[in-house]
Amino acid sequence: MADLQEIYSALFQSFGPQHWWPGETPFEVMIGAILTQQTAWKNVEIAIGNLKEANLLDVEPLHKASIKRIEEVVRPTGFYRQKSKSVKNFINFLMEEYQGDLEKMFGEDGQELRKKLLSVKGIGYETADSILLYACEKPFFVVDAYTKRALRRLEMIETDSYEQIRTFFEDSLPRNLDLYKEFHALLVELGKRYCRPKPICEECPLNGICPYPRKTD
DNA sequence: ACCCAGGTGGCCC
DNA sequence: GGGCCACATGGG
Repeated sequence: MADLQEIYSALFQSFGPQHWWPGETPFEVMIGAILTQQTAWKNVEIAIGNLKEANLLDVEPLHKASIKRIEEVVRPTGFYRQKSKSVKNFINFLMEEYQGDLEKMFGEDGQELRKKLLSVKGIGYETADSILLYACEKPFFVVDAYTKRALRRLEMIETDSYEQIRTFFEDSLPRNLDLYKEFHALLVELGKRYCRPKPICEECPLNGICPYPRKTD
C-alpha cells in the first residue's frame, strides 16, 4: 500500500508549492477559515473583499459591528446567518480570552488552544485545525472532505472519523509545520482537479499509486 | 435542472 | 460514538 510520503512527493512534484493559506494576515486567515466552510474559496474572496472595503477586517471593528452588518458582507459565502454568528462567537472568544490580543493567543499551548477553539460555536475540527496550523503556527494536520475522499480511494483508511484520520497523518509524518501546510494544500488541489465526487483518474498524478481507477466507491 | 463547494450544530439513537 | 438534517450563495 502507498505511504503518505510517497503521495506527498507525487503531489508536490506535479503541482509544486501552493503558497497556503491565501490570506495576508493571521486574522484574515482565521476569518477565512470560518467563511470557507462548505463553500468555494471564490465566494470567500468576495466576502473578504467586502470586509476590507468596510474596514471591518480586524478584531476591534468586528467586535463593534452588528450581526446584521456582518450578515450583509459575508452573504456571498452562503450559510451567512450561521457564519455571521460564528464570526461573532469567535471575536467574543478572542476578546474574553485574550482581550483581543492575538499575540496572547499565539503564545498558548497548542492542545489547550485547540480545546478552547472547539468550544466556540461555529468552529469544528477542520476550522479549528486550519486556524491552529495556518494562523497560529501550531502543528495540527487539517483534514477535509477532499482528504477523506482521496485516502478512501487510496484504500489507506477505513474510518471516516476526523480525529482518527488526523492522528494517522500526525503519527505517519515528521511533526513539521511547513510539511503539514503544504500537504493539506496539495490534497485540496488534488481534490479540486481529479479526486472529485465524479473522479477524473486518467491524468491524476496519483495514477499508478491509487487503485481507484480500477474500482468504484 | 441539476450537482458541487477547503463544514457545523442540533437532534436522535 | 455515529447517522441524518438544515443551513444558502454562486459557479459549472
